[in-house]
Amino acid sequence: MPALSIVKNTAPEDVAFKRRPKNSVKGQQTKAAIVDAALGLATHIGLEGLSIGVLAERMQMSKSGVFAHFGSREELQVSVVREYHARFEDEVFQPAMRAPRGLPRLRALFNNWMERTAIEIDQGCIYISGAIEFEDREGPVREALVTSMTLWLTALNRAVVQALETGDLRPDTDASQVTFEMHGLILTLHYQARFMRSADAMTRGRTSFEHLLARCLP
Amino acid sequence: MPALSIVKNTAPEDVAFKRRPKNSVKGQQTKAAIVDAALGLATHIGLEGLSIGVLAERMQMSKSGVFAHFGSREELQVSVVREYHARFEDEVFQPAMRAPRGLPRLRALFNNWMERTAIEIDQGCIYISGAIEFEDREGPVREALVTSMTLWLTALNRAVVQALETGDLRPDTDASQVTFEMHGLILTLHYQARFMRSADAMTRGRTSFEHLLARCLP
DNA sequence: TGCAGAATAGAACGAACGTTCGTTTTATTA
DNA sequence: TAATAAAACGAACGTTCGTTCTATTCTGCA
Repeated sequence: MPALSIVKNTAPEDVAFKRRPKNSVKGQQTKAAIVDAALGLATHIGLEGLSIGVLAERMQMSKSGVFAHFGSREELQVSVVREYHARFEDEVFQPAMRAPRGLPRLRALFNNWMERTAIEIDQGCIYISGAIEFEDREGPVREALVTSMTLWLTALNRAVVQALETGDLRPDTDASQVTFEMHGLILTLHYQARFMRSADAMTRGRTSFEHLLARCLP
Repeated sequence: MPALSIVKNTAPEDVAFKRRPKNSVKGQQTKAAIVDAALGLATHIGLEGLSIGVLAERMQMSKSGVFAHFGSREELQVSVVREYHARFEDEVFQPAMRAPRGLPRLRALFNNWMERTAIEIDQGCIYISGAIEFEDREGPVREALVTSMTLWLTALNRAVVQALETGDLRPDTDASQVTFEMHGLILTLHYQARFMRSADAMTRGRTSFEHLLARCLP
């Protein structure tokens, strides 16, 4: 059981009695393909920019055909967030778990995160755009986003604590503060590179991390 | 001439021959009131969320009455960005210019920025939401946002360089890196406080700044 | 092979959007 | 006060949106 995983998809029948697919083999395949396309769209234009009409066009399906798989636009958005979470876990979190606890694993997490971010400079990132879109809008989409982000930051913080326990970092290190600053560095990198189109943002991000580590080394 | 100021409003007559107000006294007052209301809306729901219908309702005016002052929604959005820029300059930049060059002025800039951010934790910030909304959407709104942000970061960087020249910071300090990290700290603070609703984000932000300074002190 | 049930299509809905236009009200100035 | 220009209105346009409903096509099992 991976440390990042969130609650499984809720059964569709508890969402009142709307017309919904019954999860046949083909149905699940189609739904997965739709979510994949939706994620591709949402990274570029945001979860709120995601429209069923455009999605249907891209899927070469009818609007109602796409719609039926989710029952509401909101549920489509939640599915997209969960899909993104799963991929983030596979790409960033899991591979780093193979590195030994302590500084090596922390560095692995950071490096994987940076690689992911480098891609998202071109594509966009729904953890960032979604956070802005759902800052003060309540509901299941916001909940899914907050849950995912909390799990990731908790996992990251655990790695910092372990690096502190193994003695790789000074014992008086404030682990939460380190996690906070790592997060900040990625956010700024994204802002500077994707919005301001600054060329040296990646380098500045790596420099920030080295300064942060230098402060905490024994 | 304040260091942050951007180009004045372009004359309305150069925007083709649409029906537009001719800037009478009353016209200017109304337009200012509309922009004020629009800024209030946009901070909460973003520049893209801003709708002329809702704005007209709040102004107790007709849609077309509001519309006529701008000629397009895009020009309304640009006006909002410029208004926000002017207020940011008045609240954050200008007051800090009264502090002596070097570390005092840098600290003043940071403190004023933190105060502004504390307010925006409740209200939202169009420099942040706007950056996400116009990441890869070209046009005058994006240009206005990038211009404002560049001016602010340049002004901030100048203060860092001065602190270095006065000897308040170590001569080998990388000024751009310090500016980058100050920006990052504010972004994270905003993310953690406004989206994740974390209570100690303000404290973490101040701690980050102190660590950053400690690294650069002689 | 036929039939039930699931998957998809297609048309239609009401609401909201930015924008246009002709008209009317209000403000400015001669 | 009369003449003129600007501001504001109200209705309508063409789109797009999410959603609903009914009808059709497909698929897997008996």
